[in-house]
Amino acid sequence: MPAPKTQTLQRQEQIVQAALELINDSGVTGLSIAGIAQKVGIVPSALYRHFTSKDAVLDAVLDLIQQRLMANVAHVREQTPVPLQQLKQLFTRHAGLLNENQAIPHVVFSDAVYTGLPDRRARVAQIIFTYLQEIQAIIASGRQDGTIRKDVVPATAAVMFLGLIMPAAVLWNVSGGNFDMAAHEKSAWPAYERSIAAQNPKEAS
Amino acid sequence: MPAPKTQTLQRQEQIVQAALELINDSGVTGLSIAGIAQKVGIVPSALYRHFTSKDAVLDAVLDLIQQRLMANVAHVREQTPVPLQQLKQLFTRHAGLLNENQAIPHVVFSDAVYTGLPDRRARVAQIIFTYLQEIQAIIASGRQDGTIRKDVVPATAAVMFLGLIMPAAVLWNVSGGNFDMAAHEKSAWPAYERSIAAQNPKEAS
DNA sequence: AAGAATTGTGATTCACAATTCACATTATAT
DNA sequence: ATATAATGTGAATTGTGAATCACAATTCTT
Repeated sequence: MPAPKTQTLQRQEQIVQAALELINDSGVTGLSIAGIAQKVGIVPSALYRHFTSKDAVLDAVLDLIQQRLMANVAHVREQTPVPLQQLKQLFTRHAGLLNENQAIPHVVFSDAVYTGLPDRRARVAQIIFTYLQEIQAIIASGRQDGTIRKDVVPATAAVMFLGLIMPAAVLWNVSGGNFDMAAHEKSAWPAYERSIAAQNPKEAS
Repeated sequence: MPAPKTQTLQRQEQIVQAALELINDSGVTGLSIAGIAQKVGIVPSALYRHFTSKDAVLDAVLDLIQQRLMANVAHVREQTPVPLQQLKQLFTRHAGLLNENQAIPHVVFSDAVYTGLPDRRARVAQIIFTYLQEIQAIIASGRQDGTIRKDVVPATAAVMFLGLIMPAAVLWNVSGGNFDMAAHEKSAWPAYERSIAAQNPKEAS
């Protein structure tokens, strides 16, 4: 029996979601038109009614990823005006996001990014750098209000912020979940804070 | 004209080297039997005289990578007995290694790691964790001799050490070399050192 | 130098996945 | 209600890349 007809807009959402899940499970390599179609409940050829190509699907996945990254930044900005607090919350949220969506590291690190259209690499770069700039902005504003040391280089500190999570995510990934992410979070944040905060309230060694 | 006969041992080295270069250029996806064969100067089917499968080639590449990582650790241990110095040198060397061999991040992040034999994931995990343990050991010894703060958790600090370089390497990769790695190195190390060193000789804010 | 082992070659097979297309069915517009 | 657009379907096409095999050329052993 044929799948019920559904508007392209909804189908596109379903397809992107299915693609994301597929990548979560088996990486970009595991992303196939047939796989997506099956998850959505249509036949492979039907997919071409809603996307012109597999590449177009991947691009849409990139859109979704960027959206989620930015949503986290916006969220912590609403939560608190204190830069260090924003960073700490973003740290937790970012770790959670990568944890639930391993597709994100998979896509970012995928060499489909490099092999595919030359634009794609630039696209991924733009996503990361934009995210990085937001972090940088938070750090800069902390420097302004004196809660972050003046000798901290925002660009460097922002990259290090990513470095707080990225290797942990990789370890979690590669070990099949056999890595204590919670412990790392608990212990890494104070260390990072110590390296950028202007002064620790009564906690000299 | 046929390629000159060459002993399997040498051919294996050539093949692994060619595979590494191929991955450097176009990721694990770009790794093909045909591609390797062409680089080596033999015909695709000839490759099967020296490796049983493409997977076997990938495994050999993993061997090579592990070897190079460990060589760096051994090297800095010979250079100086001071843990913080060892870390600093390893930092530079590790960054250089990833820079010259983008194959390393490519392979580690590749979903060929996840898609392939189930062993492979474990294999990669073992490589990274072993490397991590060496770093951890250096940090622990610094804690012993008092040059590194007692409240530093070696495991966490080791992961953060990786985080000093991993995101930078990704940025370098994704931006097509348009990221100032040297500047990052120069600025990131002091920040890291500040977060783990026992005391900075006369440099309070 | 004869025979065995090693290495190289080209043709071929096999599986797999993206894409296209002619046709069927359902929704939408007038 | 009827024409037109939108969506779904199965079959067929195409490309790709790994792996196998029978045979040729070379090297090694004795």
